Amino acid sequence: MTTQTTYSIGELAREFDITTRSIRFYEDQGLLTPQRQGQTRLYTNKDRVRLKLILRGKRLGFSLAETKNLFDLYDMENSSERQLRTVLALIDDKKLSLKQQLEDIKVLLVELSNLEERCRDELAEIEAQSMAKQSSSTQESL
Amino acid sequence: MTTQTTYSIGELAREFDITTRSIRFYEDQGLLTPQRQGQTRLYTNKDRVRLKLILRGKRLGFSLAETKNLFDLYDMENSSERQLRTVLALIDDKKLSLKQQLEDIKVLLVELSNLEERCRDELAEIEAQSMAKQSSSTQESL
DNA sequence: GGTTACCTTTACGTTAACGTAAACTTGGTT
DNA sequence: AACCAAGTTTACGTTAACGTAAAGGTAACC
Repeated sequence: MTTQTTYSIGELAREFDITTRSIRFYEDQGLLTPQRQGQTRLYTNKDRVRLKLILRGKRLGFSLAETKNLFDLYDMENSSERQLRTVLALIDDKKLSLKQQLEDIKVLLVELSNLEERCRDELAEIEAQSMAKQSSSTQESL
Repeated sequence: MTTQTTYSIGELAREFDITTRSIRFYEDQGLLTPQRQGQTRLYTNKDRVRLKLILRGKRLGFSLAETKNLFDLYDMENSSERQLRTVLALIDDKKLSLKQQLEDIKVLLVELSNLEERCRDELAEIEAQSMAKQSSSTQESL
């Protein structure tokens, strides 16, 4: 039972917290191709997934062109040997740069954790000082 | 023995394969603050590391403003309690979105590997066909 | 029948991150 | 002295990814 619902442009915009303008722009750039009900765009589940993928791409710092590229790779059916080989090369490229990104992120996460600890230490120190002050003032008041 | 060399703008540009224009632009945006030898900019090792970090940020899809933000966090010395707490909150935010990115990338890597396999399968099939043709034509010629 | 809520197309505006060109200085070389 | 390579500032141009405004169509509700 495939969920057979269909979505309006406004529904998708609300769900993903983007503007309808953006969605139409993605269509303009060839990343989406919704059907029409008269004038009105009708989005299927497949379209919705595509949109989700577009946004994931953005989170990863992909340009729309790059994402479209990946889509095109995925959609390839009629593929000659030459095409297949270039696709494989492209995939390898992407995988390499993604692995680089993965390493970059891991490093950054460690760095941020270190920074976090430094901050916590400083905070602890400040609080220790204010505690000391408070206790001394308490003493004075006694 | 800290490497005590200093770099010209051109050297750095060549090393990181960017233009001098970009480096000056990063300075304009407050991400670099090289010293001057008269008019000429002089970059220390620290500057070089910063530049490296800027480029890493770009690979991760950070805007220059975001990267500058991280720099500012790191440079904080004179920090009140309130400041420290907001910094900790910001760090947590970043860490969260980075973890999200990490997941995104892992998923994409799997998807690409799947796609790769599909391609290899198709390629194998094509080659099998061409082999078959060749052997049949060989038979004909016999 | 008028208003409201969405939808449409068209088109000009905007921001980030540089590219590119012009005009000038400066240090070293022939 | 002349010249070249590399540096400088100033400023206008460019691309991606939308924002925003104008002008209009349609379906439902009061």
